[in-house]
Formats: sequence, structure tokens, C-alpha cells
Amino acid sequence: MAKQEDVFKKIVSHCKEYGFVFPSSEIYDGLGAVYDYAQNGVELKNNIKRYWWEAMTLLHENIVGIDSAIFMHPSIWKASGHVDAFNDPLIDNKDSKKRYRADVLIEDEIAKYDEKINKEVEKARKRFGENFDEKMYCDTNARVLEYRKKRDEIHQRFADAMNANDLKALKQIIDDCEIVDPISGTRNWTDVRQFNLMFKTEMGSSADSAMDIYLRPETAQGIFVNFLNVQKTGRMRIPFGIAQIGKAFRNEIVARQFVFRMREFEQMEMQFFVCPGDEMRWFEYWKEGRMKWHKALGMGDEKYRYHDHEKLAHYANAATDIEFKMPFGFKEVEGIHSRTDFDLSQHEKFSGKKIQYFDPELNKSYTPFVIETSIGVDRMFLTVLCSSYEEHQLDNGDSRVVLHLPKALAPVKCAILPLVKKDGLPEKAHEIMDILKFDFACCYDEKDSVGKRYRRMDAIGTPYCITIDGQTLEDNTVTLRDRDSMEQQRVSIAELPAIIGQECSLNTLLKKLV
RNA sequence: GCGAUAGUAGCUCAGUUGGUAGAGUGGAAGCUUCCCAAGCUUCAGGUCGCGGGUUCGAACCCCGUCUAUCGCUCCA
Repeated sequence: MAKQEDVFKKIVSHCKEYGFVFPSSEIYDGLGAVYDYAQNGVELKNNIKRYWWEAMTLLHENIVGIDSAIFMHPSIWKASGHVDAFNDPLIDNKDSKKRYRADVLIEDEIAKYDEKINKEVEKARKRFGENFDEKMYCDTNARVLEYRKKRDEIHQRFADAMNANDLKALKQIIDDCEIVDPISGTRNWTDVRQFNLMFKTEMGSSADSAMDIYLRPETAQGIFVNFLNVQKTGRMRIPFGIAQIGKAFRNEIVARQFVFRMREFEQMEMQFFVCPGDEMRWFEYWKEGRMKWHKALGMGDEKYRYHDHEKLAHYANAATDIEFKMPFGFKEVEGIHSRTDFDLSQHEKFSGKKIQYFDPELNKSYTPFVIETSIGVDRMFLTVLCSSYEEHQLDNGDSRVVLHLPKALAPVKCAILPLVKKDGLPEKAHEIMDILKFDFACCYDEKDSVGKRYRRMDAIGTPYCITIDGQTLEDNTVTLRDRDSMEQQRVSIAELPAIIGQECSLNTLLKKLV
């Protein structure tokens, strides 16, 4: 494991050194958990986004895209549940130095009473045998009644405190129940504090008319609130989907692991609207479909796995993650959630506007159910880098650092290298570049020995190096070097676009999906 | 946020008991070179994360702060 962590460190510094990712505001000591994409990183990221976008919108005639604003009406976040759910009440134990969610501590305490009751019931069941009436027993047994009373009392206080957002009341419950830290065993607690995960700003110039605005913590709501607009103007019929790529913001208490968890991040989300009752079928469809999208990149099927959620979010009736084997363990890259009609119903309730779909086949109106696929662009970026990075030991004792990026995602597709910078080779090289540059991101380099230039290209994952030599001037052939095998073949200039396009175009990837 | 650890050139790191900063590598320009980090010449780049303090004098000692890594927690 320690070795794997080292690999991750190397990947992070490789990103810096070869222009993939820089810490934000670095000359001012950086800004916590915010990163900038550099010249190569932005190309790789754009290619990932394009692969996703085209897989969604080109390959599915019933999926269209939108790009909603980051600023949205504040009521949206009340409707979505984020104002409540994104406020975790936290408490620290001063002895163990551990932090807990206060609500979870109390819920565990409540669960303990249920356990006690169950124990009593089981004891009684043994005693009374077949004639045992559980309900009757529970309603009359003094001990059970006492446990129930205490449980319900705590539960009620807990619910009141949570509803009122009363942090002091939560602390009081923890004190009154004499809840101890499972590690230190002490009750030396700090106050309960709240950390809102949404960034807040103001809209409007004068102080009295200013409105509190949140930076969106997810892009999904922009799709839900536009559901009717898109459905009507696009004449969409269920089932159909709306796709969106955009920035989202979360004021993470702890943001770590490079671009894996950032405060400003980018999501690719597709919300698929289906007839109620059909949702599990579509959930399975997208669960498989999304895995296929990942595996088509050829980074190794064994690096992926599903993680089905047992504990579901307030809006979901089924949920799974696609996890990828990062150097620091299997980590969630994408989530597929069956969100029921929660979001659309909530917006109907909060906006007072009817948000329903008239189904011509069933001849009735209903609130559609939603299957969501949500993937973090930055996490995807990281999976691609982690699976591509290799320190390749060569037979001659040398080593090279090479990024085996999926060729269609590589920031630069081909390097154009005159073997020497004289004898008319640079001129010939530029001629070739002028042919290729319309279709492929090319990089011209004439500095240093050709071997050194190959290594530079390996380090940024350029799939092909085209080398122009003396023979090129005679018969219009070049050598084409493959990044992964380092093997070279002699091909004519005219063949180049077809050969490079074969491996490097997005179409190659997309065709694997259908 | 709390705790532990760290921060010196683009990168990887030296820097003795406090005495005004060094290597390797990388980068730029040139020479050489017909295929995998070759060689030669020249150059650029650091108020040692930042701010205070102690001292005649601080990269080094003390305090604060920022950033990063790991654990707790959460999640795309």
C-alpha cells in the first residue's frame, strides 16, 4: 500500500511538471483544495467531456443537453433538501480527538433502545413458546414500556432539535443520554457545530434588496427545474434524458487527495425521465450502460466494480456507485441513482407549478420517475491518469515515464519531429503538420536529440511520433513510432490521417458502445 | 475543523554546533548529431512558504499563519 501511495505522489508531481494540473493561485501559496487545469490537462479533460457528451447525445436520440446557470433561485435548494441535508451537525471528543456527526450519535443511541427491547422480546419468546403474542407483551411489559418511553422521548427531542436546527438542544440530548465516545469512553465533548456545505453569496446591489444565493452543490437541479421547458420545446416523449456538464461547488470540511475531492469541481450528469414503475428496468439499463462506457476506454476491466448502496439518500429508492481502483483504494467515480419522483414533486410543491407529463400512450398525466447518472469529471480525469502512468524499465537499463492514455483522450495526438534541424527536414516537417493539424492536435519539436523528444512525448501520452528523415525527402515516407510498443513503421505521408484517425478519433470509442 | 508530519531553483533533494545558498535533473539559445533522455558552449531561475520574535547575525531557534500529506468525517 505504501508503494501505491508513492505512485500517487509521483502522479501528482507529474501533473505539475508536465502541465496537466497546477495548484490554484500558487504564487499566493495556493487556495485549499482548488486546482487549475494546465495546457495538457485541459485538453485531456475536454476530451473526456466530449466522449461523455457524445456518448449521451449522439448515441441516444432521446437524450438532449442543456447548460443551466450556476446561480439558481434559492428556493430550489430548499426544495431539493440541500439546505437541510447539507448541514451536518458535528461534535468533537476532546480526549480521542475524533469528530462525529451529532445526529448519528443520537440515532445510534436510539437504536440501542430498540436492541434492548428486542432482547426482552426474545427472552420472553423463549419463555412463552408458541403462544407468545409479541404485541401484547410489548404493550404490557414494564421494562419494554420504559425503554419505549425513553426511546420515543429522545426521538421526539431529536426530531424537534433537527427541525429547529437547534444545535444546543442536540448537545443537551448527548449530555442527557450520557453518550460516550466509543474510542475514549469519555463524555468530554465540544459544542455541536454546523458546517454548511453550500457556498453562499449575495445577488443584488443594495443591502436591503440583496438575496442570498448559493453556488450550486450539484448540477442536477438545473435539469429538474427545466424539465417542462425541455420536454415541451423539444417535443420529448418519455422515456427521455437531459444531459449537462458543469461546475458545482461544495465547501468540504476536508478536501483531499488532489483533484479527487475539490471545493470547485465539474460534474457530468444525465437525468433520465421514465414512467413510474419502469424505473428499476431503466436503473439496470443505465447501470450496465455506464459501466460499458468506462470499460470501452480499455484501462482494465478489473479496475472497476459496482458498489450498491444499502443506506439510501432521502431521494433514492436504488443507488449504486461505479468505483475505480485508485492508488489509494477503490473509490467512487460515478453514481447511478433511482431518484423516484422526489425532485420533480418537490419542485411542484415549492414552486406551485404543475410539473407533470401527459403520456399519450397511457392517456394520463403523471410525475415522471428519474434515473440519474452522475460522474465527476475531475475524478474521471484522475482515473485516466492513474491507470495510464507507468515507469517503464527498458532493456538497456534506461527507464522512461509514459502515460498510456486511451489514444482518443490524449491531449496531443501526434508529434512531428524532423530528425535533425537542417537539410530541409524542418521545412518538410511543417508541410506534414499543415496536412494533419486540421484533424489532430499536433506538436512540432526540433530541439534536442530525437530520443529525448520521444521521451518528452511519452511523458504527456502522445500516441504517435512522426519522424522526418532524409528518405522522406526522396519518397514521402516517414517513420511512425507507437507510444506503447516504441516500435516504428515506415509509412507514406498520405496514409497518416487514416492510421492516426483509426486509433485516435472519438468515433473509435463511441462505436464500441453500440 | 481537530491531531500528526512536512515546506530550500520548474522537479528530486543537500545545506555541519546559527555566519548572506548548492547539486542532480529539467528549461532557453547555439554547435554537433540520420532514430530512443549522447556530447560541448553560454544563459536564465531562489529575499530558503509567508509574517513576527530572539540574536551582532536566522534556511537553521521560538511564536503565529498559509499550503500539502495521513487519520477522523463526508462525498461527484
